[in-house]
Amino acid sequence: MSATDLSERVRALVARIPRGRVATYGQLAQMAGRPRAARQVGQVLRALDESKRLPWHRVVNSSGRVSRAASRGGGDRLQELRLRAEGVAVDESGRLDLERHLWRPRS
DNA sequence: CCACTGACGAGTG
DNA sequence: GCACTCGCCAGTG
Repeated sequence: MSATDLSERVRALVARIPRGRVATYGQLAQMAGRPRAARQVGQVLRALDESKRLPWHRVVNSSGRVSRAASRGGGDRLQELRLRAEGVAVDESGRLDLERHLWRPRS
């Protein structure tokens, strides 16, 4: 599988995350068939074109927190605002309840 | 080829 | 929970 395949798979998966739910980088990597490519998932999201309207804000890390590394340009703040706007409680340090909001697709 | 760098994750103290 | 280390792997210089 090539890097572009991973990129396309990840974008397709992100597009399927329902409102009010979140997925983790590692989860998406696994679903894309690359269980250890969580960092690459991050690279894919980093390169997203905002005009594509993908819900990238629904992707958080495995500890249930908004990644602070997304703060380039205040991206982490934007992510928190968008999550709260769709009903996900995110505290001031970027934490949220994974048990309650994790996306659990059937397949 | 090597060194360094991450929107990460698991393990340890 | 926090700080740190280490493994991972594609991208960059």
